[in-house]
Amino acid sequence: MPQQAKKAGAAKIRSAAFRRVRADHQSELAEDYVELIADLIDEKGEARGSDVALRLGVANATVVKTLKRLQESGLVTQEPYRSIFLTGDGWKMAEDGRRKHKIVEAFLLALGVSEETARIDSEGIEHHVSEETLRAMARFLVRR
Amino acid sequence: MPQQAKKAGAAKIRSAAFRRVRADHQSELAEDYVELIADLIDEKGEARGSDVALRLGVANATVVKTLKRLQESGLVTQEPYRSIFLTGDGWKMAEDGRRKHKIVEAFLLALGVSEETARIDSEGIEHHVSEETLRAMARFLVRR
DNA sequence: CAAAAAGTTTAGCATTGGCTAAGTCTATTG
DNA sequence: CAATAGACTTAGCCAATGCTAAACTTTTTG
Repeated sequence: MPQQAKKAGAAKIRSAAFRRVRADHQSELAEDYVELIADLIDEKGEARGSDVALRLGVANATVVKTLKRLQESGLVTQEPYRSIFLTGDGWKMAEDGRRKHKIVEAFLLALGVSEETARIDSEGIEHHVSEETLRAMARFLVRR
Repeated sequence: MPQQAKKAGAAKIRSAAFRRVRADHQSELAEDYVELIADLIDEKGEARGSDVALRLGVANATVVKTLKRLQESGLVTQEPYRSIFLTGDGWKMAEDGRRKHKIVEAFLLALGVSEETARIDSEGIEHHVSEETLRAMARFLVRR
């Protein structure tokens, strides 16, 4: 194997991790939105655009634009000036996000960090943990 | 306290986590770049744009554009057609990234995940762990 | 039930981060 | 030392995600 090819091969393997992180970022926003919408529906019976904007800390117009994309991706349905609904796929994604979120947050608490830090860090981490790591965290929760 | 204000206050607290995640994303790319550049300098004596592109898995042109921004932010210095250098701030950021990366990766390994998963997940997680969580991870590594 | 308030959408702009294609510079090598 | 190969840059495109200001609906209320 020529030196050149070996070098390229090793770099390709490394770049996979970065590619994965970039891909995660794309789904991250969608997951945050559907998870939040699911929470709002469960808490208050409906999800309004302005509640989403308030909780995410972005402008209303940003929510409108993003929801349009999520609608095209088949995650939510919405009619002008009405509240937001999740599709089957949307619920599936929301449930999955909640599941991950719960495990990560409980794990961080078990590790001994404060409630506030667990809440904040789990929000960032949940989109970057593989199923394998989630299993390891769940195992730790049971056995500790 | 009126109901309205209480609601807004609670939402504001929650939105802080999302704001933080968005802010992290901004610095994330910069951290990845400087960390990689530092690694290249240490490994091969210099960091070339094409090596950065290869390892990150992006096009050369993307690297050029990003480096221009990093130069404006005072993290790297570069002259056309020459290799890339880190400023003092750049080195500081790189060292900090490496430190976090090492802790997170070692922690995941200690938790029992595979080497490959530890490598991939730590790449995504390192930008979202607070100092408090890092301390908890370091404690776990010592005491386990 | 008309006017005002609150909520939602549209329009238009900026930045980031990705790409390809084409051009330019540097280094190697015949 | 000229030609070529490789590295780098420029130009120009696109999509995503944010914003403000203005317009439009819906809801509330006097």
